[in-house]
Amino acid sequence: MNLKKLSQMLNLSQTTVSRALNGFPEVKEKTRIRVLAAAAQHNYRPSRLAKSLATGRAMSIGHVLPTSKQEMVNPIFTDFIAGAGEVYAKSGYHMSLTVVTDDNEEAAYREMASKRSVDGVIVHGPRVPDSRIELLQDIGLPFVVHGRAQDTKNDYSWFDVNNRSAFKNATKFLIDFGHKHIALLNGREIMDFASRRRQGYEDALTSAGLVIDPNIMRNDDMTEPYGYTSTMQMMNTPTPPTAFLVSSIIPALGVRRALLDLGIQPGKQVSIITHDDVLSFLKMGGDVPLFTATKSSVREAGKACAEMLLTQINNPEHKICHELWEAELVIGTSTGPAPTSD
Amino acid sequence: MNLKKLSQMLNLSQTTVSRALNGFPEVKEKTRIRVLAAAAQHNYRPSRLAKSLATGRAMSIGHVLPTSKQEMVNPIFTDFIAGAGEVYAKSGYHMSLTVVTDDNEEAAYREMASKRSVDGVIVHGPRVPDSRIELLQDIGLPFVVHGRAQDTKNDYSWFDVNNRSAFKNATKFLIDFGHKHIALLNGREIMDFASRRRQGYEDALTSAGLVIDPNIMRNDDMTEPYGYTSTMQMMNTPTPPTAFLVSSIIPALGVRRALLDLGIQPGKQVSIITHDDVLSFLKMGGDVPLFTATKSSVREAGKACAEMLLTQINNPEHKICHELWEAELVIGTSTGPAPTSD
DNA sequence: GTGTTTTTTCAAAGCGCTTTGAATAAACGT
DNA sequence: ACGTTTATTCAAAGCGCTTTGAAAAAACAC
Repeated sequence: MNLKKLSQMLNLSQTTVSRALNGFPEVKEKTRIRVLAAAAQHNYRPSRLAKSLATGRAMSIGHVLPTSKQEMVNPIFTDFIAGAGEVYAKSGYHMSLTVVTDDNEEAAYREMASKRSVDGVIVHGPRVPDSRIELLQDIGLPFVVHGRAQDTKNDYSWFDVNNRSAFKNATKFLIDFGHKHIALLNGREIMDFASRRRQGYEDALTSAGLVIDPNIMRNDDMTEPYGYTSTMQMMNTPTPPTAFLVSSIIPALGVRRALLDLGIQPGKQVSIITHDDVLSFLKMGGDVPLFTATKSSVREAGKACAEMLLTQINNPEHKICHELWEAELVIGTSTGPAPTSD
Repeated sequence: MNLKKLSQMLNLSQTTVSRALNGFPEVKEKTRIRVLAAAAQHNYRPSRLAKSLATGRAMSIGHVLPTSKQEMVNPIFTDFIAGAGEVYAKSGYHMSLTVVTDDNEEAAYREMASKRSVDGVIVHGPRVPDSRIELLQDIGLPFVVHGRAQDTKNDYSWFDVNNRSAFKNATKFLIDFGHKHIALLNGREIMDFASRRRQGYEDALTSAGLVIDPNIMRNDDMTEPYGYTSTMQMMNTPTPPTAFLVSSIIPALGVRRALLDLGIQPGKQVSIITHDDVLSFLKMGGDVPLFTATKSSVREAGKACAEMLLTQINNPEHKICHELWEAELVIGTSTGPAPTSD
């Protein structure tokens, strides 16, 4: 069923039918009802392609999912997309996903722009300097960054969690508990969020007059074995850390596993704080959470990013805007005072 | 830049330029080169919308991501999509993602079909009877099911892992180790895969003359706490299970945590076997894997499904086809003989 | 050099919708 | 009743591409 046939059946022009369906005021109420009924009866829905071509709006938002060299796919992605997708669905937008290897990402954006297949994009996982931002500005494709980049030439819209303050607070929390030797298991530091988290960690150490010890600082893809192996290595040194600050629950599970393997109860001799993206399949623990964590829902972040982008697209005079959420430090069972002996 | 302008610049008709770009034979080699050069120089790429409208092929595959009532998003999804997306990218297809709550899923398919925005869809997470299959057949939208449904009226294309044999073998493996009291922590049994896994589990018990005990069989969303809580409850009974058969690594981590909390070393007194979807962020353990597992990469499954669907779309006379992969039972450190005492 | 075949190019229609500018019908004022 | 608004409807152009059927150009045959 298409518009032509439908309007013929109704003995109306395509113009009128189209207007009736799209809620224009200059159509008689009686005919609108007649049109709506016929459309429903024949299960008519305008072709998205034709509509988009005619209006110039693709009604579609692009997401590029990069897989790192290790073929690792960020598990954050699912929840983020669930949040964003919810917003798109409400507003009649579609989500278009492109999977690329790291080196093809720019090409993917260029293609989206020149093929005019999307009205805007969300930039995931910004790196410390990130060429994608300037690229998108050059080609004039509206975008919102989930996270931030550093040293960009021009301003741009972003949504971010205050990673620096979150990790500063977490570190301070450990220091107040008497910990002096705090390990950092960070994400890959090419990633902006990881770099900021390290800064927060260092801020707190410095403020407290503690030394920054590269031997107990790591950064890598956030897998479970990464947490396990790093912990095993660090614990097997003359002066092992008494606390671990971890960038995600997944490696934190590895840290926990390593400690248990070593006969150490997390929260007693050794503490763990992790960042918690509140992934739906990892909601840990019952009344008292398993891990003390800096919490911030990535699903909510997805919603927020999507909303920012849509308002930006629909109000072209809309200014660039920023949103910074604070993470919440939630106390669980994985933290406690540092052991007093030395 | 569009085709009209480009052809004017070249003093050629749109027909010729279009044909030159799409590799048609009836264009002189010299002009083709000239056209290709100009297109590259002006960064011209045909509008996806216009092209699709003209050809009637959306060049896009739809995926519907349902979030269950608990707002749980299946973490499998990311890896599956990474695999499928790789195939789409190679073939010039796009992936269109729609996020829906369970009850809106049928509407989503209907809309995709009537708006003609996709050429086909992948059906995720089939339920035991699954109305989506008949629906898609009715509306004539090509599709491939990742998994299978039961009791469908007509045949359809699917890709599946042999869940039944995988869980039968795993159970048999435990029985051969002397385990008689094997708990099953399954996914939600509305899901077809979970139902088949239970059958495999029961097959093996029955063959061995063991009793099927509903008290040690659970099914639910596969979260970490689900594994933890279930284990705690079951271990706290007069005759606790000596082995756990789990449907995913995530609850298996919960099982492991519970056992450790109880002072039990997995693989010694109590064994664990889990299904492992080989999620990229959960590659567990080093040389010897942490969990004995029935392994089957969901990323590879994504590739396979995508390929099946594309060949189906591009050869309309192509028959319905099925693909069944066997999972591999990989021995890790979480299994051992059942304790001899009783 | 003329007729025929082959190669190369083109104008125009069509994909299914929106939207402009004009026409028709209905309602109003006096 | 007749001119003037106002409310409805319409024909046609356009979005950017592909593709059909015809024309022009080149190559060939004799």
